[in-house]
Amino acid sequence: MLRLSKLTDYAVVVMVRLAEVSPGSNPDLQTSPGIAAATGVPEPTVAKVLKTLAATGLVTSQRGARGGYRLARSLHDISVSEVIAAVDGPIALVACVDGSLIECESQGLCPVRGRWDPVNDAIERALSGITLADMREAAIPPMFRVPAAMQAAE
Amino acid sequence: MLRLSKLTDYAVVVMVRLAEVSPGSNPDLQTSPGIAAATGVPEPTVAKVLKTLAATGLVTSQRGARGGYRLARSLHDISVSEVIAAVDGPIALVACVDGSLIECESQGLCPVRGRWDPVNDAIERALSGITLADMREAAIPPMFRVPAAMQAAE
DNA sequence: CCAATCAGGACCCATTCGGTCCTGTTACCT
DNA sequence: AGGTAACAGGACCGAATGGGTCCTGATTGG
Repeated sequence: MLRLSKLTDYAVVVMVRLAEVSPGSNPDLQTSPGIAAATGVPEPTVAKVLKTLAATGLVTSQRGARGGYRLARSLHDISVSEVIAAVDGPIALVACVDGSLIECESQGLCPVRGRWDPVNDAIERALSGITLADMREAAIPPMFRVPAAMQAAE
Repeated sequence: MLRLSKLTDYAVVVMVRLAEVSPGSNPDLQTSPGIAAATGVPEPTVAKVLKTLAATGLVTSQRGARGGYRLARSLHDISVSEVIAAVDGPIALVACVDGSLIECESQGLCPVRGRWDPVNDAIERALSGITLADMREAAIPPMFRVPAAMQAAE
């Protein structure tokens, strides 16, 4: 596998959307229902993702009426590894990593003890080098970019 | 998350063990029960992992009595990405990768369409550069290296 | 004061994974 | 030649995890 969760995928979608401030709106705030309509992702799921992202500081929130979310930083300054860590927890490929020494039942004879560390580091390094801005640029022929209004009608 | 399965972990353990031919044994073949005893991994699980590895060609098998498994290549020539791909399937972080064009329900408006490709590539590259030999060297203070005989008694 | 919006849970269902077992098939050895 | 030891390749089940929904507060603007 090595597949990450759909939530992370959604997080990227939502954050890229957050970067596209809808023209004509006074503040750069966007609400959960609005983003849901624009991206096609179910509203409760969007709300869940945004709450998680807000908790980790990748987006900032404004409560109350006329509230909403905005990006804490530019897309260029947010790496994929940060998003993954925020949504899916720390990047650790196996349960038995250096941090969690506790409870490795076969203590004395576990032959992988810490061996995955270089792998984790390599992945962390690779992911840190890719920003959300890179992902926005990548692929997606313009023909697929549907205006928000049309998406909302879907 | 981004955590890979325990099976992959076991696969590494088993393959590293395969590289350590037990001294005094005529051939370099090792049986499932033997490896299970040496590593502490349950025997059925070892057998399952070895069958998978044999199916993908990372290890070769000798059937019949006095049969067993041996590494197809040296640890230095087997990358982590190969092991992961063998046990957990192809490395793809999201369902929506370039290969599987089929069934992306929100066809026209999916805004991530193919965006994860650079991320996948980066991870693939990072993992290809790490061999099982690297993982064997990494970490594991000698004090944790328990002789096979003692492990079998566990 | 009311309405809109975020905050932070609890909760349920589907899927997947880890793990075991069973039935062949092959090859060695007596 | 037959028995035995080992791999091959499934089916199968239980547990854990993740995806997704919903509900009840807290906060702020009108």
